[in-house]
Amino acid sequence: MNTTVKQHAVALLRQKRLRVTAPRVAVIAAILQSDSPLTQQQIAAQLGDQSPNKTTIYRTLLSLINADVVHRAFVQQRQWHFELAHHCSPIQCHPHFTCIRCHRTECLHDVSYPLVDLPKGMTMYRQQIRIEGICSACSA
Amino acid sequence: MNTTVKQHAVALLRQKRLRVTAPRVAVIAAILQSDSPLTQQQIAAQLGDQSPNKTTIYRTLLSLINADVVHRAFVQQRQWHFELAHHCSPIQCHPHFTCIRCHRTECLHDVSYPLVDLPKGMTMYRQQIRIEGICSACSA
DNA sequence: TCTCTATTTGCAACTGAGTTGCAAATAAAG
DNA sequence: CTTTATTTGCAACTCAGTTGCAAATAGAGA
Ligand SMILES: [Zn+2]
Ligand SMILES: [Zn+2]
Ligand SMILES: [Zn+2]
Ligand SMILES: [Zn+2]
Repeated sequence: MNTTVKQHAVALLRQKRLRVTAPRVAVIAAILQSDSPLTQQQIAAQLGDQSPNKTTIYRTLLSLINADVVHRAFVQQRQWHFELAHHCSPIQCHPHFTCIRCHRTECLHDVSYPLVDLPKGMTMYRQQIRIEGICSACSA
Repeated sequence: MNTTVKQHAVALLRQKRLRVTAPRVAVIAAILQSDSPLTQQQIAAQLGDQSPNKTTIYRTLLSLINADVVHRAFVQQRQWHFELAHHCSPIQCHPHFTCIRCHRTECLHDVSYPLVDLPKGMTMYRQQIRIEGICSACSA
């Protein structure tokens, strides 16, 4: 495990006044090192033998969501996907693209995506976009 | 149960060369009568005593999805929501708005929303949008 | 209308992501 | 070093959706 990433994780926890524990540092490090949203299973797999219990992973992710460090991405029906919240505005998260062949998900940080113009009376808290298709690697 | 709706359901099944059975007619009728996407539970609740077994409901919905009569709307993480597919283009489904207070979901058939401009090389099959917020009834 | 068969149904058991309760471990304040 | 509130791990649970299989049946053909 990369030392700098660990330090970054510890700093994040301190900043948010959360207790610095080994499981939390590991979970944050896994998320920091990924460029796409991860499920609990993927986090555990990445951490290997040293992975915390799945309950602990879920509870850690919940603390991080409450602290606005992490959020849940809108990717798949069955499993939650977690990623850093810092790229997104409070109401709009970047779109996610999932390839139906290789099943990989990519964050579309750089595409433009206007907010839907809601009917009168509704207030938007959050807008999420997901796209299914074939990625460039699988098109070849 | 409304006779006209039943006739409509039977006609749909005939048109798609699917066997006309009581469970299928009932499930389609429930969806035809709803203006928002329904879960298996909501379909069963609407049909009451005469509701088919939940396995049958899921299998019926699957047949209808394969026949392009119904599709799954991505509304909530936990449960599938099913609705008529006829309002949507093959690649873009209308957005869904879910109120975080009353937990009701509305279809936004009439708002406009452009397709995300995908990076070169990716091919779009389907784009879905979900919005969380406060509905007009709950804003009052 | 009757017969036959491929399709559909209902049930019970299963799967798998996520949650809960609780006792043991521990971060960090003093 | 002590103390205590917080966090962890485990096992048991929940609940949406799926699977296998025997019984029921739609509808084609006689
Ligand atoms: Zn791919
Ligand atoms: Zn993302
Ligand atoms: Zn509401
Ligand atoms: Zn809809």
